[in-house]
Amino acid sequence: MSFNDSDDPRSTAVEQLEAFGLSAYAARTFVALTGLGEGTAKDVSALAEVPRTRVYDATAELREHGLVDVQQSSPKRFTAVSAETTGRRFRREYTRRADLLAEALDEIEPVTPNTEQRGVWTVTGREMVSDRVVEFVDDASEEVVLVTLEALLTDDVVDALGTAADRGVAVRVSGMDFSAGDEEGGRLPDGCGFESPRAWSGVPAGRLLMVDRRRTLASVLVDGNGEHPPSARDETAIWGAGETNSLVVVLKAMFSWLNGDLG
Amino acid sequence: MSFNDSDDPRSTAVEQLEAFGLSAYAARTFVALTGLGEGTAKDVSALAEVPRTRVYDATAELREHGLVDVQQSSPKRFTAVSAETTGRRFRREYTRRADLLAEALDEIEPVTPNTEQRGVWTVTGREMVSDRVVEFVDDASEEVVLVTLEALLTDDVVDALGTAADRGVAVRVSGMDFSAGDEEGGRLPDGCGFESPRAWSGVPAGRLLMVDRRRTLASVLVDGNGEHPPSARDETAIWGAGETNSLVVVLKAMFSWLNGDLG
DNA sequence: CTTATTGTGATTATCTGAGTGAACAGCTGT
DNA sequence: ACAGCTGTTCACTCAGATAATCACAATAAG
Repeated sequence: MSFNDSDDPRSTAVEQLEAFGLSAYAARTFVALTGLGEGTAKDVSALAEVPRTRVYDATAELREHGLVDVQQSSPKRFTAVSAETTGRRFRREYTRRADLLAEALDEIEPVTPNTEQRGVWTVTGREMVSDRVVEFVDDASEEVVLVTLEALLTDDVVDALGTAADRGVAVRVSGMDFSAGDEEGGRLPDGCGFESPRAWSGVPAGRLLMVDRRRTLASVLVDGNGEHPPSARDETAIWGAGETNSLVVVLKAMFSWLNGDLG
Repeated sequence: MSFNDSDDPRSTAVEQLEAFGLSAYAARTFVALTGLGEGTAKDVSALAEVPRTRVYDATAELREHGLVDVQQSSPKRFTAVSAETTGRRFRREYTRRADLLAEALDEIEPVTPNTEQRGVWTVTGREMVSDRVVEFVDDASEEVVLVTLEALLTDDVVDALGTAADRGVAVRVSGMDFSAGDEEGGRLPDGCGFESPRAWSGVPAGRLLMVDRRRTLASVLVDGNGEHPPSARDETAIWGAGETNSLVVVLKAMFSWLNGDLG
């Protein structure tokens, strides 16, 4: 009868609504009302397979979120707001939450004057690695050296490099697999030096990053086998911080050897 | 010892993290790690009041979200990403969710050619009412007439009025309490006719909206007594759609009487 | 080698929410 | 007015998830 398949719009809608904190009944009720446009508890119960007697709770919950309007008649009639309004509501609410969270965490964060660290940290997942790259580049005060595959140079990273360059940081980017070697210069913001691939051909594909010679990151792409999310779990990185950190020392040496002028 | 008060940054952070779908342990673990910068399971357990043996699960959960990095040593050491990165991650994830949701709902939405409706719908909450106003104005094809308190003319509403005017809709806005009567002209986008308050002085304060003479909304501000959220639950609106809808008929008449030229 | 500490897994307790049914109120048609 | 029906609310059970505790294996330090 009704597909519970993955790409069914109703399933995805329910899934996302539940992610936004709604109960299962409320989510199913809402998609049913969206399909009906307007209906009674009975209608909803039939279409959403929600017990009729709980439709009232579900609609009350939805009303609190401003997603459903009620007609005070007998039988009560319910209607769902438009798709655009729903999207706008949740977008607004959750960006506000994210701002609140970042603000609160900022107050908690201790003053960490680039602590010297002994060990090496690990990250997995392409997005997660990109986040670390952005975070470290945002912290840069003097110098950024980045060697990366073209495919990993996402907008986030490019933006971070741009703002770093704007505040006077010496930014140098080099590609591992840029075919022409210079066509990528256009994607980089002003102030970012770009260098054609030199000796990087033999280096395992991924990224290499060095920030202020005190913080380094190295990543490789791996086959996404054996991981549940079919994609995006396909990059593994290690990073370290501090002048004497072993990874920092090694990567500093690598950059020096392969790119003589970095001393 | 530790405040569980409302405006404690740690409490708000935990609260928001849980809203983003993290378990209580994961949320507390994350704020503890943010405060520590770096620490072992023991450290976290002491500070976050999470059983030590559960810190490993909590950090695993956080790692899946890309919020924590792990040092593969014994004892394992954990570190939390920066506040900015955290905010960015969740902002991105949940705006994507909102987009997905809106898209899925859009596919479900039936072709509702401005159905004729008999009843009158109710909405409460200032934001919710604003959402309806925006929704209806976005639907306008010919004419929008809005009478509103100045305080209720939020950016959302102004934007909606602007885009409506841009696509050729005749937009007319009038104020109930604008002191000078014309100083608000600047806030309104081009193409929106603004009229000084005329006979609106006696009308209960709130908003009146008429779209294409087929859909109307009326709201009043009420004291937020007896409602749990101390504010924002302070506006109550009713709306209706359809040429013969009683509320539409009444408000059409009101607009005509009070503003002769709308016949 | 011994001991304290760390990591992993299994186990139990608690709680929220899904699902069900009974009781009450209100409308409708005779 | 009455009876039957529909609509609404409330109270209860059950299941799944999460929190919390414990027992044991692995590791590091002395």
